[in-house]
Amino acid sequence: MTGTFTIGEAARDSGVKVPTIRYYEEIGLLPAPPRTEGGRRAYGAQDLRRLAFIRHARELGFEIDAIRTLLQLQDEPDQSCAAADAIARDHLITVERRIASLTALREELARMVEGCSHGHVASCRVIEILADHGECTHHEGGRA
Amino acid sequence: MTGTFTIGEAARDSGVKVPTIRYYEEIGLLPAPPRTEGGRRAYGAQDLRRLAFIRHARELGFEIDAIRTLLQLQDEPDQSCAAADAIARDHLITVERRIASLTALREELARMVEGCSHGHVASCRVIEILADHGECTHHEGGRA
DNA sequence: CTTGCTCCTCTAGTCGCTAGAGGAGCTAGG
DNA sequence: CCTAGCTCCTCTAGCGACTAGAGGAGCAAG
Repeated sequence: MTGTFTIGEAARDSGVKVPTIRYYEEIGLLPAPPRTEGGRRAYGAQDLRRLAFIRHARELGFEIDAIRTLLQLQDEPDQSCAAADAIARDHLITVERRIASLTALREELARMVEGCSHGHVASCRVIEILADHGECTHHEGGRA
Repeated sequence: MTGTFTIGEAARDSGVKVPTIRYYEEIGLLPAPPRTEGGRRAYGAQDLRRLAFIRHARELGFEIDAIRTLLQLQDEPDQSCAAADAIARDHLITVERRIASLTALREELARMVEGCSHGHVASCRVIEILADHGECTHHEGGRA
């Protein structure tokens, strides 16, 4: 049995790119694995699982710091999962706010491109709305 | 008549922060204004309008490069507005994709927090779904 | 004339990577 | 045994769009 994997294998398995794996090690998100005689990283099955966890969480838009906490929680199964729950809830709220903000934006952009008569810039609705905030229904949106 | 404004006044008027205005000058988005004897930037009404345009476009999520193009277009009112239209349309598509992706994400997160029984980490749905991609309905989403 | 605000420039940091240089190991074929 | 070509190593620098802070100078009011 080999039992170990190169960084390339880990990358293929997890879908996380090789430099990104090294980066995760650097910032302490993934433990530094043992090395072969030649100095190459030798990952175990546990590491692959951790990487998959990280990748999945990143796909769902969790920030590195949140993932750090979630990983710590995962390592202590007897703890209350209130913290994990809170992180997920928090993120859900963030996502919902972002959707709301983007939806308002979509309306604004749709109004812009619909109003554009495809003539000259002087009478272009797109430019007009951008130039004059008063023309627009979008006010005080959060970050898109 | 003064006719000119300090960077602080420009910031208050436009809602763009002082260092950000200087940054816009540095990257060539806003022309470098004349200076007073004491070396301070003296903006004119035209600059304030340009800043407002930039701010509004940023709020709508346009990238700096797109704004650069839009500003050039604004400066030549006789040109066809096809380019401005294309930029806005492009951005609308981006926003729509982002909304779709975030909506899928919201479902996933909602499932996570609803499934969580608020017990121990060992049986936490949040951690579980993160650990096992197979458990999840989210596949191949674009960047959130 | 001093206090305190704003302004100036400059450098470095943020986040989450990504790209590239320059070199070493490892494996297969000739 | 040698070489070709792959992967791996470390290191530094770059991305976008700012943000933060140091250290200093101008400027207006009391």
